Amino acid sequence: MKLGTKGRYAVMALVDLAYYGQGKPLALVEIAQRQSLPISYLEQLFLKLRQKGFVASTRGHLGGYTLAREAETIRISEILEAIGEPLETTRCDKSSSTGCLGTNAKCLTHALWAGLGAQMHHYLQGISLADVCERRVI
Amino acid sequence: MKLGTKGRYAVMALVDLAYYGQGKPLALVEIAQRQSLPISYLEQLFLKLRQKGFVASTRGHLGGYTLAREAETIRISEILEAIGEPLETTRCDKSSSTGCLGTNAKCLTHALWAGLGAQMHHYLQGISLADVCERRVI
DNA sequence: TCATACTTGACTAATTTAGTCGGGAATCCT
DNA sequence: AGGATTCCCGACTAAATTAGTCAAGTATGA
Ligand code: FES
Ligand code: FES
Repeated sequence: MKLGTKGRYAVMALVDLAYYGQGKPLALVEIAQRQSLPISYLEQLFLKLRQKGFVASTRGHLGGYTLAREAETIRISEILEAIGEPLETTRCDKSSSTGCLGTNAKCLTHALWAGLGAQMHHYLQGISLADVCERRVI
Repeated sequence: MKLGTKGRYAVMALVDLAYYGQGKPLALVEIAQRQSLPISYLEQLFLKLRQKGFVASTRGHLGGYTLAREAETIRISEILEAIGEPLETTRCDKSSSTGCLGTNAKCLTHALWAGLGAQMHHYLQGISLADVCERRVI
């Protein structure tokens, strides 16, 4: 049960963008250097973030990314979902609604893991990008 | 961020043991069949669970495993830790106390992930094996 | 003594993660 | 116009992790 770099990098980069990018676009290289993240990996992440409407891009010289939404309205849970870092605590096949094995009955521990997932989601939904920037975290 | 089979299997097996094993030892094969888990994998897990004092074993004919502690006192978080399914939400090097990169300062998102980890741990520590058996979960 | 069941370490296939690489397209500055 | 800069995008890959299997051994009870 560990958090992957994908999710961590995405949040770090967006926090950096919210913190240092005051209106003007920030180049990815700048963010990557400041947070010491691999640039070409970040490109992948920002592609998705743009497609989902979290950031806007301007190309060419002096281009870069800007936040497309207010930092106060962006929930951490949204970022993780957008980037493809799902909070999978159960192993049910959600599409076919079959439990973690064969039958469509839920296993003995299903409620436990579902509860854990709900807990995590609730926590991450209660925290906005702005909260992280201003260090208003627990 | 997903829960591995190791942790899920371990808890499922222990719940089964607490639920069906009334004092008498249960053979691993029986548990494995009932929960449809791979036997040889479970063996590995129960090795650790025995070494950490969660279960006791009796060998030979009619042997098997019994709970070595009361189900009310066994916290889910303990099981996960014993089995080697750590709740790693941060990526700090805990031994050298360096942050997720180079410096020994914490990154901007450290408090966020640490908070998430604390939240999860708190939830899983508040639930005992007996709670899961009797479906007293949220 | 034989079947049953735990004990243990070594080994492996498949999956996922964490990236890299290369070429392209838009934009601005001079 | 031309070049520098920056985003855009897909394909590819090395390393790590997961999720097991397998085989050989040991203790116990009927
Ligand atoms: S985790 Fe959902 S049925 Fe087992
Ligand atoms: S996660 Fe601890 S310093 Fe970045």
